[in-house]
Amino acid sequence: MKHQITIKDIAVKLGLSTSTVSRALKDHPDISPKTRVAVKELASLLGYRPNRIALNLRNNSTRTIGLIIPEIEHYFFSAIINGIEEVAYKNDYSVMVFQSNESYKREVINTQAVLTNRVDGVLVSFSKETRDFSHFQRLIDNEIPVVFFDRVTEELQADQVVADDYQGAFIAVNHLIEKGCKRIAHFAAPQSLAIGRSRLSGYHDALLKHDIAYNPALVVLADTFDSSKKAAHDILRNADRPDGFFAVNDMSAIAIIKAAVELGLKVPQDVKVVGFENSKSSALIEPELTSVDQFGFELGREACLQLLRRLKEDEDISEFKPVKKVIKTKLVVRGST
Amino acid sequence: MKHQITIKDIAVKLGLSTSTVSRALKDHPDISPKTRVAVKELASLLGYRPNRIALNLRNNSTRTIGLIIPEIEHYFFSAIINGIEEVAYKNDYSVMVFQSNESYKREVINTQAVLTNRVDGVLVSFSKETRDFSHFQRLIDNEIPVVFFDRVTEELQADQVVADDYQGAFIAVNHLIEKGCKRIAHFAAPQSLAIGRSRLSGYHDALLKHDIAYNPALVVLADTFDSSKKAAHDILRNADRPDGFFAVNDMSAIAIIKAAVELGLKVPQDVKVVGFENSKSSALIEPELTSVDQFGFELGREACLQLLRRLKEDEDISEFKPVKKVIKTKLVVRGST
DNA sequence: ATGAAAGCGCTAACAC
DNA sequence: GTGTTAGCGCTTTCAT
Repeated sequence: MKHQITIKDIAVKLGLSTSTVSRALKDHPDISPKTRVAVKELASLLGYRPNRIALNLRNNSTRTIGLIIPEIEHYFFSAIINGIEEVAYKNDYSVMVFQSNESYKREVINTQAVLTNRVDGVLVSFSKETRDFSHFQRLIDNEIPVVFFDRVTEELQADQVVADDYQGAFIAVNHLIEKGCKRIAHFAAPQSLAIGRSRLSGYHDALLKHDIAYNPALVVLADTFDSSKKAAHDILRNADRPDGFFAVNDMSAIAIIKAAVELGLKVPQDVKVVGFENSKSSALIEPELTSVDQFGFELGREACLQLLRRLKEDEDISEFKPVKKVIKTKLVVRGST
Repeated sequence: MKHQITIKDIAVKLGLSTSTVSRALKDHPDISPKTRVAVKELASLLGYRPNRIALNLRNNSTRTIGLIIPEIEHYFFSAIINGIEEVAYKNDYSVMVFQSNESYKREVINTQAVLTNRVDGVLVSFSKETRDFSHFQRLIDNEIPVVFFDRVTEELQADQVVADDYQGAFIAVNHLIEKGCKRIAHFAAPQSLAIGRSRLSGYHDALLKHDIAYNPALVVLADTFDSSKKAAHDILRNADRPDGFFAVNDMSAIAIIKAAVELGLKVPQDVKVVGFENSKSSALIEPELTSVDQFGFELGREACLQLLRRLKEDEDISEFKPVKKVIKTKLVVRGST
């Protein structure tokens, strides 16, 4: 990098001290209008930009937020990043992105990286593999504010921002029942994830409400396209095949539709399908997918706002009360039901 | 943030000077084994982590890469980020992400932000609006290495990493012709973008090769889902409707398929469609979309590798020779052709 | 083999 | 109204 103009350069050229220049630049009342103007003019003439690194060192703050996320290449997460970046941008924060790639090991390294980079706070959605949360506890021990979103845990004293997974699942399954489904399958996420548990629970309770017996055989662990396609093929070949599916995410739901079509079944006539996410893809397929919108952008926004709130606080950990923000979901009805 | 252990803490506890501790920590040969061990043990006991900010200030380097990108919420770009982050991670760099949201104004602010954050280098794909490149020139003037990817310009002396858009377009249109299409439309990106021009050019030359006259009426500016859906409806209602479409991206291609189906046309029997991107969505729709894979992950990798190469160089601008790396594309044939 | 001191760029308490 | 000085955490000459 080229020599960057410093406050000293300006001071020397104007025969002033660096402190005067510093003060002039930030409109300190003591400074005479003359010098203030002179300093500012020369500064803009030379293209002076304050050295953020020096400020970082002095203020022990980087105005940077660390983001630890499973994978960017997933519509839901990229929507979240979008929301985060939007809020960060408006508040003059920058965002450093670290992917865990759904790997626990990599995630641990990510937490070290955010520490090394001295970010002011961290936003986290952890990997599917993660069972142990001590690496996040380490951040908290260092008094770095951490806000979890989407993939959260009660094991840590930390803020959470989540979609209303239970409610979303409930309205999705309720919708299937109202559309006439009697035998509804659920393709679920791992039960180690709270979203997996909440969505299963919503599914369960919606059945209950309509006096439909909960049948464990209709609940399958399948949250990726490939695993869901395979599982759907298997389950749809049975004589007593389901007439409705509630999938834990859109990729899984789309796989179910594909499998049904391949088996000569008609959607929604023979089989109805509801997804969760309301991704871009849901409006592209045929029939279009009914899906629960979990407002990723909004979720990202809220998570970031909560983090910024923490950063503003005088942090007295002793009386730290975790906040849990729940974003309502909404069913978007399309052709698949 | 809690008080972070510093080199001074260790020095005091051990009755040493900070310089000795510093040297011990980095295995300086002068240091006696005894002190080296003592220092290292205490360091790990206290959980010492070097303060990156202090190092940044001293070394005038942040081991951080700035990424300026139109929008994260787009499969192609998120694949690129993935590739970038992968390379950065392996080389112990962090990535700061700045979205332009396809806005020129925001992009200018983004360039200021990367300057302020003193990133070591910048990766850029500029917005559709961008006509003036002086904000990037400012980065270059500051001797900050800049590598452009996907959306590039010849107006600046800077490295470029692009997909082989011309070749991709050529093989796509060639494929349509070989499949029997006589009247092929092209849904194009703005001609202000090099990708818009190159893909049009590939389309043009493929027609030429097969002695098909180039017909400007068949070239439409439409690179989003909505605009393409509308344009496809219009053009497909004509008596002399096209029997083949080459779309500048997958969203546009999928919109064409949707429009065709809505008009009662069969894909691929009546109309064949090829997209460009090979996004996840292309394999989800029915019929599945034939598309040109532009290897976003690879492109991100290469762009980041090129930037790291520049960062390692002794930068003598006087003899700077821009490098242009072209990533070959590949046609992925599916049901839509 | 270790320490003292200077410096990276900036700010702020303390002079005058 | 402006200058001096110290300090943020670390490294690196230059002493000893």
